[in-house]
Amino acid sequence: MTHPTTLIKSGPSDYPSLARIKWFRQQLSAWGVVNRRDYPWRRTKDAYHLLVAESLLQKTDADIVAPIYELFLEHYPTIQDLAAANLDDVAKILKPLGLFFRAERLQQSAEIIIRLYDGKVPQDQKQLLKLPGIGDYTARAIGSQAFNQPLAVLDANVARILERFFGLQGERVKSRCKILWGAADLIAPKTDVGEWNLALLDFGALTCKAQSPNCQHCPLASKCQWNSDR
DNA sequence: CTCCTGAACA
DNA sequence: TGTTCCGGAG
Repeated sequence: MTHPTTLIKSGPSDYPSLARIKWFRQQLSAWGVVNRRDYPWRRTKDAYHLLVAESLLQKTDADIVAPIYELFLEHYPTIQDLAAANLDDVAKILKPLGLFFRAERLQQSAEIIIRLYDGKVPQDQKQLLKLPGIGDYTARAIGSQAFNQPLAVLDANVARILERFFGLQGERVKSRCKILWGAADLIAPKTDVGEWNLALLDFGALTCKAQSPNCQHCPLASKCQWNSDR
């Protein structure tokens, strides 16, 4: 494992200490216990259901996904149902979400999982990543939520939180993603990473929002790089 | 107008 | 690495 200071740096001699990382972790873990949101896909460990949820959630508001997710599973409760479905019908259900191609990729993934993995969503990251429509974020989300694997996720929310708190805005676009993925892995606790991922997601959606962050009621405000710059 | 639990393509 | 997919809420 690379040393933390090579993964996170906001300036020539401005490294976040392990104490700062630990504080960040404790603040957000505590925040998550109280403020974590409730969604239907958070009440299941069914890997197929989570595959559906994480696919629909790509670049889409969770509140808009929720009713569509339940409608989807009413029509296709098992992965066999999805594989056998008519593509136009699947697309019709996903209509309000946009990004229509997800219907075809989701159904193709169902077919592949049935053919290669006996209808069971694979636990191996490399196998997940081969499925159409499943990239770094979704594969890790499924691993951490369905299989309790210690895999941190990086999405728009997590990236924004890390950029603001640790002051990573100045990095180049190219290396920024790599740095942020490394940071996400580094910051995550060793246990209960699934819960940790949800805490960060919700914190980004509810408090550290993109447009109007609620810095007044933010548990990180006292040590936040971004807050102190404003 | 931007943003939302991104991924695949050239 | 930059673009494109694409709907709804604010």
